[in-house]
Amino acid sequence: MTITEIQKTLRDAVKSTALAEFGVELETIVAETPPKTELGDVAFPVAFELVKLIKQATGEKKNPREIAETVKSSLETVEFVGKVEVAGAGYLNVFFDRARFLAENAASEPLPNAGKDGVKVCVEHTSVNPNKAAHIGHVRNSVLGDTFQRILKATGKRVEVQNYIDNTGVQVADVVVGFLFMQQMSLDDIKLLDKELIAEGKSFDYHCWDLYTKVGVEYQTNEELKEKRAEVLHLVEEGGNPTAELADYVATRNVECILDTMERLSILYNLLPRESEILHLHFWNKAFEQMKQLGVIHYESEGKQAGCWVMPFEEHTGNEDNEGDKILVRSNGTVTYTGKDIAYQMWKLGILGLDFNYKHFHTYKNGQDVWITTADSNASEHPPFGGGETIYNVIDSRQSYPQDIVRKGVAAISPERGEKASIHLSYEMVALSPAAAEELGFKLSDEDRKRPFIEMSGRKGLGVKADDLINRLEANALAEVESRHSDSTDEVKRGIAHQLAVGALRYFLLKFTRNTVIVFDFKEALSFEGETGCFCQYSAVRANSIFRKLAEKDNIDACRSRIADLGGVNAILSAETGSDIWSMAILASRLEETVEAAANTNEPAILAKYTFTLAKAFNLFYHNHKILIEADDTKRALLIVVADIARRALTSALDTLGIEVPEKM
RNA sequence: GCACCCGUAGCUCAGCUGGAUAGAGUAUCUGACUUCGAAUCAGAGGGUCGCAAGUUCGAAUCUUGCCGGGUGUACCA
Repeated sequence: MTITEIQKTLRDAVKSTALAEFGVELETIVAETPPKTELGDVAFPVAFELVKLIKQATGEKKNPREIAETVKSSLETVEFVGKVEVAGAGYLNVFFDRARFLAENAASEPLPNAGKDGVKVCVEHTSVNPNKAAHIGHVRNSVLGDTFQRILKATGKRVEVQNYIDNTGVQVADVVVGFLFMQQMSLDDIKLLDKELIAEGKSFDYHCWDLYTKVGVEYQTNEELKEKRAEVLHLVEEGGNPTAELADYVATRNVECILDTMERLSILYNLLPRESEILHLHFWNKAFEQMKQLGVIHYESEGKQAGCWVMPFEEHTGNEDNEGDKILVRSNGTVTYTGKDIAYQMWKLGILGLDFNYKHFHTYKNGQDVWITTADSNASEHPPFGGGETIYNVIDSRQSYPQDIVRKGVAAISPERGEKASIHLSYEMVALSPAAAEELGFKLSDEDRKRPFIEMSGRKGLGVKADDLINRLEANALAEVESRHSDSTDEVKRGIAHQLAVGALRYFLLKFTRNTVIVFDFKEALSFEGETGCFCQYSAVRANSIFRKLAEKDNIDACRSRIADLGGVNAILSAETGSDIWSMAILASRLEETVEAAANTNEPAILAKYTFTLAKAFNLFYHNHKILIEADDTKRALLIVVADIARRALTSALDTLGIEVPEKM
């Protein structure tokens, strides 16, 4: 029995006792982890709740300690329970039969549901406009999304990861305007430039980053150029013309660059759905028909929104300038972004009644394939895409309003699936401290300097580019590795430095909860000490090094059978240092419930914090117990088994965060 | 105006559906490498949980009001 199973049994026992003894029906039973192991392994503050309910039902005011005593006896008979104590004002503290629990769980998988072929869900993340390089804000999105899909897989879900490509939007059009009208380049010129950049070791997305900024500056004074933008956008949306072909090349090259950046961080995708196909395969028309038939939207014949198709949005009241209702089709007949997004969301849910065509886009180093949508109907064999039970959209919180409309829109079309099928996994932005912005060479006004943070802006070219930061992290890590393992080959050292850089960056972005604005600080982001990914990796590396040095007689199977001596193990656990051995084991056994909690609350930070706590606990355990030289055979076996439980939990936890454990560091 | 988010140690942040003495990291100071790896560990100081009411056995957590900061509220995406 795992902890989760024991807890469930205990909850059931509490519930039935409450009903049998006091005639009270408890809806939810709070089980908590006591602050110290001396106070037990699971605690139920249920007696206070019962006092209240009994008073409501009978008017009789009972003593909480008395009630706790009654419930206590029913919990003592549950399997794996050693003893139950009533503490404080009426807490029920349950102590496991610790030796038996360890013997039973010595070889248990930390994440027993991982890899199961459960229900299918979709996670959309990254979705960077393909007109420039990704910056640290985009990376927060990608790391959150990628970690969350790993968490879902760890709970047994089947997950499809999508990265939406807005290849026909204004941002791509802006860069195309730059190439065509500022740099006077044809598609062939751009292809040539691309080759030159590669030869110089520069990347296309960096070139576009700078060009996009220049276009933005030029727009401020050059009205003529601004007019070109609408022209280009129209051609790009329409397709089948030289401008669209050029835009497609630019967008695709940026997608390739961004995918390379993300692969450096162990972030992979299954599918790249593109806006161009949503347009050309007429997804909107299909969604539009359904929405009209169901009366979800209506045509506005008068007022400010005359000539538009709108969706009512009651929660939003509007203001003097705008109506509360959301326009989906403009008076000129074109569809807004939100309209297209509703059609896309319907496809994700499998309720649109249309599908994309697909072609193979790229095979990753690990052999995984990523597909891209196409309008070309000469479809090849492809895996099924879309049709998830739950759809998670990782999008920053500034887009909460349009996401609300999408969720309510699809729920109105499909009430049986409802709003709960669409989850906006929102998160706050990554901003720059005024100091960090100036460090990047941006001139700030006095007013800006007083602000708590400066928002990054792709348009202004203000941001920390992802590849730059990864490069700096790798260089710093390499210097550290050099100083410790100068005898290793360059390839090995670079490999370790890479793993450490990924660990540092991913952990840095995950330790904040989603609704905390990250004010980017170079010193903190580049740190390898304290609460960092590197700290967790180091702990796992040390654990592994113990197992490399195990004597043959102490192999893990031998140790596991040796701790079947429950009396001997109980004696050790009851001795002075016994409770921290147990603390280590019980903490490491809580990975599964932590992953469940992270999945249920859509909050990867819970797992990040747990991983750090686990690593810290292992460092302490490592420091306090000399495992290999312990003289007592049973105690040595116990220490080895507990260290093994801890290192496997730590490795699984890190893996779920997308962080690898190096061989050495 | 309206909606949402934030305010907890000098700084950066955790604190789960209300529960035991409010915790980490960092910075500062002090100790620990002849040891299974010191990218580590131990100890010290540091708190009117923005303010004020309310709900109750119990509030950092829930409710209301206020103060301060942020983000939305497009026929942009």
